[in-house]
Order: sequence, then structure tokens, then C-alpha cells
Amino acid sequence: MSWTDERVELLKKMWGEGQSASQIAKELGGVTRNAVIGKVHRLGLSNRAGPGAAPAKPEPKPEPKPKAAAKPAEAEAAPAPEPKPASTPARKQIIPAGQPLPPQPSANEISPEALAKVSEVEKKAKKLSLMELTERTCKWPVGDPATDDFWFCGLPVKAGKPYCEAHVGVAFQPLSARRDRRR
DNA sequence: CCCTGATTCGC
DNA sequence: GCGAATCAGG
Repeated sequence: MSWTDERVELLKKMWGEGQSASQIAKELGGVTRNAVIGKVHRLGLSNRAGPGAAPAKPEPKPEPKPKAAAKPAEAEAAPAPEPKPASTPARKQIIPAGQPLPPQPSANEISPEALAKVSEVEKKAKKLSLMELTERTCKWPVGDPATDDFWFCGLPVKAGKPYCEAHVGVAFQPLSARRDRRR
């Protein structure tokens, strides 16, 4: 297989959509993810940032002596940058039965970014049925189980987590921002 | 262990 | 230019 114009375009398209190299490779067929990555680099779009947008990070400083990052504890910082009201889509997510699927963002204050990412990811979701889930498919439930508008994300999970990157973000939101729970 | 992209280097 | 091997990370 060679990099025909069409294949390159598909590559660009998918890469632009944030698809992983392995997925792109699978889609193209006849190539490995390495080939895809290699091509991506040669095309100069290693960074998923469009041209002109990213000021990049020119770090030609021969004297690297910035600062050591100190972490007080764990949990990534979750600042609430945009006071975005964000409509409250009363999404009713009923979890099946005694399944340890703890989501349910509502209560906690999830960063708008995370939610946005989830919404975005739900478009790409594989929409798997319960039985199609595997050890490495995102088990985030979407929709109402009582209707046929119910499915699981199904995107590849990250590490040992039960969800994909995006859903991990909202599922395991470090409850640090609002921990003052005097009781 | 599964995955991700990044880089190298012989072809 | 290509991509397998390798590296570095989650």
C-alpha cells in the first residue's frame, strides 16, 4: 500500500478529528499505526493544532533552568475558568441494576471543559450494547436504558480505567475543589 | 497489560 | 519517503 492522495486525505481528516493513529491505520488498512504516525510527522501535522493558531512553544533556550513543579498532593487542578452557565440539560441517566457505574455528573461541579469534551466524544462513541463491551471499551452509559436510545460509549479506554479519557475526566473528578464538607 | 504519540534509522 | 523498531509515557 502506498500513500495515495485519497489515503492521505483520509489520514488528514481522521487525524484532524482526533482519531488515534491506530484507528486511522485500521481504517486505511494495509498500514500500521507506526506508518500512520510516520506519515503524520512527514506531513508536518504532528501537532493537532492548525497552522497559525498555535504560537507553538519555541524553547531554544540552551539554559534550561525553569522551575520544579511542586505538587502538594494529587489530583489535577480543576480551575473553573469560564463562568459558563451552560444550560442544564436534565439528562436522566438511569443506571441499570446494581452495576457500579457511578457517573451522574450533575451533583458535582464538573469543569465545563470536561463536559464539553464528553458531549463531543459522544458523537464519536461506538454506541455499543451492553454485551459488546469488553475489558477495554468505555463503559460510560448514555441515554435512557428504558428506551432504545441507550448505549455505551465504547471508545477505547485509557489505562486500566473503565472509561475512555473523556469520561474518566468526569467520572473520577477529583473532589478537591469542593471538599469543604464540614460534617 | 493495554494503549498513546515521538523518534530513530536502515531501507 | 517510508515504516519497523524503539522509546517514553498514561
